[in-house]
Amino acid sequence: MKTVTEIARRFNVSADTIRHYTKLGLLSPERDTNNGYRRYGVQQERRLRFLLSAKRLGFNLKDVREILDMTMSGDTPCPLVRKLIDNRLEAVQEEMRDAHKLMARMESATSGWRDLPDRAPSGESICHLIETWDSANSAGDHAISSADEKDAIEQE
Amino acid sequence: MKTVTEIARRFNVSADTIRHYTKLGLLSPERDTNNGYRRYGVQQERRLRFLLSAKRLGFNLKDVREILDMTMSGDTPCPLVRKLIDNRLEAVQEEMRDAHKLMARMESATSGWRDLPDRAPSGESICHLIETWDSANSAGDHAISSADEKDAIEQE
DNA sequence: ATTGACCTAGGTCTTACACCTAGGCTGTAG
DNA sequence: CTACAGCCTAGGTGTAAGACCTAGGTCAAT
Repeated sequence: MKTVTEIARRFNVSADTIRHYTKLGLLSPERDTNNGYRRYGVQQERRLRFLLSAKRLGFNLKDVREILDMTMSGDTPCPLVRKLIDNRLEAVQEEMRDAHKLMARMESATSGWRDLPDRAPSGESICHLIETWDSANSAGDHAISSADEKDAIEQE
Repeated sequence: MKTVTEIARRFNVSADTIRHYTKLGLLSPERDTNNGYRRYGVQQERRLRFLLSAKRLGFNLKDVREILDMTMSGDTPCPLVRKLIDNRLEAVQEEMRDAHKLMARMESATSGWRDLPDRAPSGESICHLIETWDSANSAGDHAISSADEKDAIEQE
């Protein structure tokens, strides 16, 4: 039966993390009747080990809770697990695609900036590097149609 | 002079986003003296355009605020911008590496699971898929040394 | 006068914890 | 016996970038 800090150290996470999981109901330690300390036994260690493995596989705490709930009600969580990981995988793939596009934008910007001087701001310009990249690169973005743009100019 | 919804539509963001940026001080609209409505002029449109471009380059709102602050005090923000984007680029690259590793784990898990049956939980096991992957794949992880493990077994 | 579309300020919710406060417990060394 | 280190508790705040909701005021057209 371990205290918070003991189980935390064993699994190489912070005591706050353990308290957090406990507060969420993902761990249910017993309590020391003398002083109210949380006491984690083998069952709880198993749960924690499971939880951390699931996290390493991309499940979030809500997923873990669902899985744990199914298990507690005696059903097999495996179909759920297969479904969840497929969803997570797609999400991660999309994140990767987005991150990849972002990197491409960042790299094209910085390489284009290498030859540009630093310039002081003016009433017209906040940072010419970014604004130059903007008009060069995402021209017509911001969902501004040319018709809208004309309206805007007329307005002022 | 546009209202919140008008400028939001033009830039294809939500009115809440505009209010959010305004609350953070990244936009400073005038106010309609009759009803207190926010009124965004050309300067503010420029700021917003800049802000959205910066976001597309991976800057976060705190970065944007720093850049804007420098510009407002008349200094050139360009060196800051170059530094910030380098930092962001490194961060994004690390995220990509992490996401890549995660994907590899997920794919190895799912492919290994294809031939495994679903199994009902037991007192020993929560989800055998995840636990099988765990002991196969991250054996000795959780920072558990075998000595610790022995202690743990002795304890109960 | 009503209706629909807009506006305001302020609050809560999301993720997965980290950090802090104020106070109580425990074991050991002097 | 006491001081001290190191542990524990509950509860609160902060993080990023908004989304969503509430309760109530405004505006234009019908």
